[in-house]
Amino acid sequence: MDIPRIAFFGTPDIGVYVLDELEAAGIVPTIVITNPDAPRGRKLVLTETPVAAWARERGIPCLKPESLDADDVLASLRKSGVELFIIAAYGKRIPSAILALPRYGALNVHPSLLPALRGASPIRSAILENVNPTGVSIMVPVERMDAGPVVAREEVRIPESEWPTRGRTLDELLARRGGALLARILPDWISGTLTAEAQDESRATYAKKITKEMGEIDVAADPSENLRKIRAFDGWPGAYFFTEKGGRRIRVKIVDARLTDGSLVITRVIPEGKQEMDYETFLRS
RNA sequence: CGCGGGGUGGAGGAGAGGUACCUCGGGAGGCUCAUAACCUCCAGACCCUGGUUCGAUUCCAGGCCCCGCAA
Repeated sequence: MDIPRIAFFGTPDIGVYVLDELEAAGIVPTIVITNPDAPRGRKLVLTETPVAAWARERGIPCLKPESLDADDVLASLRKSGVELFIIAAYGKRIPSAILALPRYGALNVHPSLLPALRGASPIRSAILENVNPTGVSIMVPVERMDAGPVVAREEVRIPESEWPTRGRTLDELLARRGGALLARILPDWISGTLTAEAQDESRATYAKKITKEMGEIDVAADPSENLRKIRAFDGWPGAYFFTEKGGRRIRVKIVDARLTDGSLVITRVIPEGKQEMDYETFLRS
């Protein structure tokens, strides 16, 4: 197969994992489109996205448009002569005027078994809602979010002993599987021997948007559900509770926990203003 | 300069301008049928750079690093 000229749309680490898998298969984008640099961290330092860093390290041109509606984006893409779009966790809707550009169309890597868990956070929602097996889908983006026809699908089953998986672990696993799957089916897509199959609308489910407030948990609530929250909110927004310490109300982030004899055993925490420590140690102090 | 907390043995904490303390962990020995229990002993630490001082880990200034919020 001749590798077509590809524009890759992506933003966070998930995008980087997909890029890594594509690169390992010899598929490297001609141009990368990601979100603009944004202030991050305590000092609010202007920081590039993980995908932008990936592109910079390889000297691949990178666009960081605030909006895809701007004429210059369309012009740049046209000028780059791209023949295929690959989209993985870009974070913005791509206007159909742009999607119509490449001759081989656009393929979106979606880390769920569509039509299950459409929406913005399918991986974390799978953990939260106890959806195992989950999987990855390669689909053609359409106007409606994640409703496009599916080109390829692969189930990913997590062993019972590793479920619920930590969020970032599953992010990487599914993103890599998605990238690898895309790399495998790409030749057939290019040659036109692969057909996209419409999703069964009646079986569609939707991933709830995860908010910061959801991170606060009641440690006395259902242990299994709490464990799923702790694992699902890994990294962001983090599962936490408040407690009284030295006359102050402090926030305690739960880094990890496990289930022993049906009850939740918190193992690692980050108390506000402190470093990560054993929960046991935290209780002693 | 977005707001705030904090850097003391391996972990978590206390402390004082002059011998650095406690809990857990580690090592050795003892008690015990036995032990993660108990007793005895041992090793191991003040983030960096300046300043003040007879003397700074402690006070002051700057820096570096970590953490919660916010984004």
